[in-house]
Amino acid sequence: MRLTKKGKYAVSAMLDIASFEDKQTSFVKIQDISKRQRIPNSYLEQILRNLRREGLLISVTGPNGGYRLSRKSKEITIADIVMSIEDRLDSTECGGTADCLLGEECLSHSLWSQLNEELESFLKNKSLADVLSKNKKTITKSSSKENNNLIAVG
Amino acid sequence: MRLTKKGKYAVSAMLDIASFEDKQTSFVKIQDISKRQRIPNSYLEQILRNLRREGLLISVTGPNGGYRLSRKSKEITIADIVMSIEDRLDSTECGGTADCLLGEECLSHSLWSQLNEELESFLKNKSLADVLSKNKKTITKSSSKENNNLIAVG
DNA sequence: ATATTCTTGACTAAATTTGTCAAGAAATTA
DNA sequence: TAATTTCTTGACAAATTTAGTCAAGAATAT
Repeated sequence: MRLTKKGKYAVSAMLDIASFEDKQTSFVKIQDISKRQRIPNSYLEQILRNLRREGLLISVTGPNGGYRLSRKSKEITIADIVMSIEDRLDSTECGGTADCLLGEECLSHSLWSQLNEELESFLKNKSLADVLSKNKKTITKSSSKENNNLIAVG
Repeated sequence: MRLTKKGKYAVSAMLDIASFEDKQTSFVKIQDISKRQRIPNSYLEQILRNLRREGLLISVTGPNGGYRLSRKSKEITIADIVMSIEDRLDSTECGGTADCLLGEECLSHSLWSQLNEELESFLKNKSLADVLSKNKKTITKSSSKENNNLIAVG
């Protein structure tokens, strides 16, 4: 199992974009995400490209262009994102085929399969909206209730 | 988060050794583990070395020497093993300090922290004995009940 | 036209993982 | 004591993966 910076950058970028969901009209620019989330610009290009191919983002070129979510933040899970980006989430060495050891199931196969399931269900049960709302709650608890957009958008 | 071959080899090796637990007197040899589990001999040396340093294994040199568990298989968890071997299980980039983004908590910090907890509790709740008994059940279901040592020991 | 912004593919550097190797030390047995 | 077996150690090297760059191009708005 392997969750890399790339995958985490992807999640951060998606959260950033999701935090502008209300402003339907506007698109979020790579450059801005890059600055806010401290993700190298050209690396981010590569990452957003992937997310778009997978249908999680919609993009528009030209002035005032950028990215927005293809679905509501409630309907995009962290699993959607991470599985678009990471090739090697699977914990088994055999890729699930259970022929790990000379064509037979190795001693730890079932263990890693279970781990896969746990991980997958964890990631599938968290939407972008879930993660954002959790953050918001934490922040507003100790600050003004009037500000709806405190979360790392500046 | 990162679970590598090395960590998985470690678990397989420990399961192998654990499967000889009953034979109190005998020690299991690197070479034998290497052959049975298809782990490169010299790499395995390095891994068992670590597990010994961490107090999970006891070793004896010389003829009839080898390794055995330092505690009962019931009392060694997969977490014990994996955390001995893997440096980078932590999913957060900040190492838990929550200063991921310019000294502040990043958008996804709580998400990865939670994932850490999930993973840790999963690994802590599984002992070597648990994993072995699960395998045994699966195997004996479709074969003789008399054989207590079916599990990849030959 | 010009400026803005995404798009693409190929490329590189750094880091990590996955091993290898050789010399040595400890224990057993003959 | 000598020979054999088996673990011990540290340094090294190859392969793979990750992380990131770059330049040329295409689309859109004004």
